[in-house]
Amino acid sequence: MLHASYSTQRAPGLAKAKRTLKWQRDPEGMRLRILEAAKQEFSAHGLAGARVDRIAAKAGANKRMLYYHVGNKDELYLAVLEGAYDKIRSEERGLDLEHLDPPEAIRRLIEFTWNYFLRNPEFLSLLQTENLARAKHLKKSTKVKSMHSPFVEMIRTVVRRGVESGDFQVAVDPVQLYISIAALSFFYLSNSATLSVIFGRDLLDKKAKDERLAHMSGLVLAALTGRSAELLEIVKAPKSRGAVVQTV
Amino acid sequence: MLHASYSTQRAPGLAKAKRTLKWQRDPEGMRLRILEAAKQEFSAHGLAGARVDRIAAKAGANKRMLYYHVGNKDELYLAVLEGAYDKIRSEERGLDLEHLDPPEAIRRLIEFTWNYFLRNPEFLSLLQTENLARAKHLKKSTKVKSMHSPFVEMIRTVVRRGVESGDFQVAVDPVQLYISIAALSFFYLSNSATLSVIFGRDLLDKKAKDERLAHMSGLVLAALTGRSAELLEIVKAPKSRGAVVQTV
DNA sequence: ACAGTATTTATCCAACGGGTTAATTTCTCC
DNA sequence: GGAGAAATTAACCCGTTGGATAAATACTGT
Repeated sequence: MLHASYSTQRAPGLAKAKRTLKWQRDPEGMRLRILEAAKQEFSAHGLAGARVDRIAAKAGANKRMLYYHVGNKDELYLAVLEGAYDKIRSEERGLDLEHLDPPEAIRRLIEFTWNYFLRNPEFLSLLQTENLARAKHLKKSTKVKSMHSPFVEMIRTVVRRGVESGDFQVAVDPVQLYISIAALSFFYLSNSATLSVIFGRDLLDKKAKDERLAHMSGLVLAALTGRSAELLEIVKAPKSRGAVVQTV
Repeated sequence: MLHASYSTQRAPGLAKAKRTLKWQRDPEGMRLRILEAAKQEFSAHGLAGARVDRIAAKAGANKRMLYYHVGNKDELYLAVLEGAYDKIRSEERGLDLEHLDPPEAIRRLIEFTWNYFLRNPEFLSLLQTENLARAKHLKKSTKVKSMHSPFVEMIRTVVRRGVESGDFQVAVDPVQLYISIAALSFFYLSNSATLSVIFGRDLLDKKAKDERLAHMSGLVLAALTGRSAELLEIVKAPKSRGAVVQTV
């Protein structure tokens, strides 16, 4: 596949059996490189903005290869999307929330979500793109629908345990809770470009990110447990009487 | 501009002065119709997916008109974006949060934000699109940057009053707070298509929307005031001991 | 070693899309 | 009532892009 030609031994023992190959077969590797390149391209430019030729070039391949190994632009896009969901849900399964103290489990879910979004900005872009298309492609996927009920049950169990132990004062709907947790990170990061412009401050520098994580954890845990002061990232207020002030 | 021809009086008193005009002049109206059509098109298809010809058709105009009255595709897009920010910030100024009890002010801001996003789905799409472009266009705008500091100050004042009155237990950063409030509504609505698919339930039916608003208000106000049980939309739990359960 | 198949390259093309040019029509003001 | 400006229409240009076709090259089993 690589355009650079190279030498190889045709068979051991043949003295002058070296040949210059124009390309090498590697269907699996090619497919992976195509999907990776497509992920980059679709997340960077959206569905309509993505260019099939750029994907091919980035994959070190020929445009024809995309159609050969995956399919047309839409099928390629759906494959990328399914892969993205698969990856995050699979990492989430490793969180092991069942064996944590409920408040700790929620905190861990928040931190994981935040860090996952930070580490995988293409995931955010892909979801944005797909939502702009009103999930037209995702609806065709059979795989994706099934991966989410275990995840919801995991959260439901944590909430129930928290209520039973007295840590949580309310038994919120796990879907609402997860949507809220995802929302707090997702919106901040996916909209950081416009937010940084309108509020005139860089929301992605280290300090801002640390503050955001503290704010989100504080908000959710304070709401669940009813202990605002303990949970919000705080600092002694210089002039407000008795209340605490969140950093900046 | 309308393709349908019609009759008109050339001048009063001329008996047979009726003429069939092929089109009528209306520069201001044309500009408005172009911007409205462009808003629809850009929000429905994104920047790259939007079609200049479709915008023209929807505006009852000719493609050439867009360039004549507004500019090229990018300038058209920026004009739409600026108009969108202008509209929401202008409506927010009418909220009059200064004269409300602090918890009531926050609740009102949450409800306004939620309802505004519900009433103006194109606003959400436009922001998503612009963020996918990393705010490339918005950065060129001088108008937009200035409209936001009064808004932040408005929230800052509410928070300060809430802390001083003892209603709020923490003085959160107003920017963080607003981002969180916007996030809870924005993500739910802008991602409702994919979320509905993966969680297998319609997040936009009436019941779901009511529950969402209750959840968001409860979450934020509980965190600020520390009174979870009072503020979350609740229902007596059938089997959990003493705790309250959010509907569904 | 070689026939048959899998994989990759090299071109081609028709449709599309943003933008431009030039001609046409309406309006305004004297 | 007519000249010049403003607004609008109609037709065209040309690079881009997704997709297709055909030929070339590498690998596999026998």
